[in-house]
Amino acid sequence: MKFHPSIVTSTFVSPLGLMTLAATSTGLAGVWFAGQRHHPDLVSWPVNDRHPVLVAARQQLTDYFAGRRSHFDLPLDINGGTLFQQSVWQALLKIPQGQTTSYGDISRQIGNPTAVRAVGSAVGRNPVSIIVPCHRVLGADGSLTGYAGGLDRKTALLKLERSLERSRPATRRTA
Amino acid sequence: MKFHPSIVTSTFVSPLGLMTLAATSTGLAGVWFAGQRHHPDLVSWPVNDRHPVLVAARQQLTDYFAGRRSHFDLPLDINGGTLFQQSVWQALLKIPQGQTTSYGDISRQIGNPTAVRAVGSAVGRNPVSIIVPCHRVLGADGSLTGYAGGLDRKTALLKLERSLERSRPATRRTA
DNA sequence: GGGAACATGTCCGAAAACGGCTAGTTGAAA
DNA sequence: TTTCAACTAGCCGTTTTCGGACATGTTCCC
Repeated sequence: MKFHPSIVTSTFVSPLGLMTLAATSTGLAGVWFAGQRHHPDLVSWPVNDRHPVLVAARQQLTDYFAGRRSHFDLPLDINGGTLFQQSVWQALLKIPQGQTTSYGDISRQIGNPTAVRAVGSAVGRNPVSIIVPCHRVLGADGSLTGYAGGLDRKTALLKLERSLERSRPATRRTA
Repeated sequence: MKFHPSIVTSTFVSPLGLMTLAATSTGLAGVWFAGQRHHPDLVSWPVNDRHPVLVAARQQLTDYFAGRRSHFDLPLDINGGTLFQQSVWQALLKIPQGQTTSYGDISRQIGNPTAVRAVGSAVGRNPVSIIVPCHRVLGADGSLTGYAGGLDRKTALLKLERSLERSRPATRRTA
């Protein structure tokens, strides 16, 4: 991700380890786990723990990990990425909480059914972990296949979301 | 068995348990016991209890189980199956009521004398139970060996056919 | 710029496994 | 001897499994 003039960051201790959040004046621009692959040079960016978007994001993530929240309500500002990547990330946002999909499904959804591996790459570069739910993408046979933050975290997130789904009032749940 | 556009089904309660019948516009396409191995996805096929072939089949099967009928008179439309399987099923139709044969006999009859085990597989996939009399095939030593609907049913059918044979006017009985 | 590496999925051919078997052999018991 | 059960090695069409090849967009490293 390129340097953006107005970007600021803030860190956050989650049950799955340290996380770094980034925001521009427009909205949330990034969420990374410590040690995550493909993440930018965080150190050179200015810190602002009181940026309103970052404050809100920290709060919502805290609630999410505590099982008190299943949906996020935050302005997003996803700068970088090619057109292809943007379309993939948009598709990720449409995966409902508690459900999963496959790389092939996404490639078909974005109208590029053979670009399955490319989808894999693009999913892996998603800059906004958790909130853009790249962890809900599995292999066609349901296997975990990979996660930039490590498979352990992917497993933990899916487990958390399943339990969120169960504890939710059962209104028109699919299947 | 592949999906056939005009296929319809109907169920039937026999003394040996629930059965499902299937027919195309051409003729009877399938007869399966509940829980039988190798049977297709019956649930997805449309039901038509008044299809003339199915009505006739139900009636003739009822008479058969009641000991009032030893031969069937129904148009058959056996779609699926490889060339080999078709030849085996045709051979089954030639086994006379009240008699039995062996897998080896059939393999010789279809001109493939060493394909004995393959005959066994093919017999097991016969889609039209009872009417294509796969239950009349025993091991070379007279043992039961197997039946897709369960050995109990095979035994029962053979017993029924022996009694049919006995009660019939004794005209030129073999042996 | 060229080439390799990726959080995959589909297709196709080859190979192995799997049966509703059978004829032959072996070894123990009547 | 005879008989019988238990075991063996072939038999062969079908089904399942497995491995390789290929397609695709982007980044990274010469």
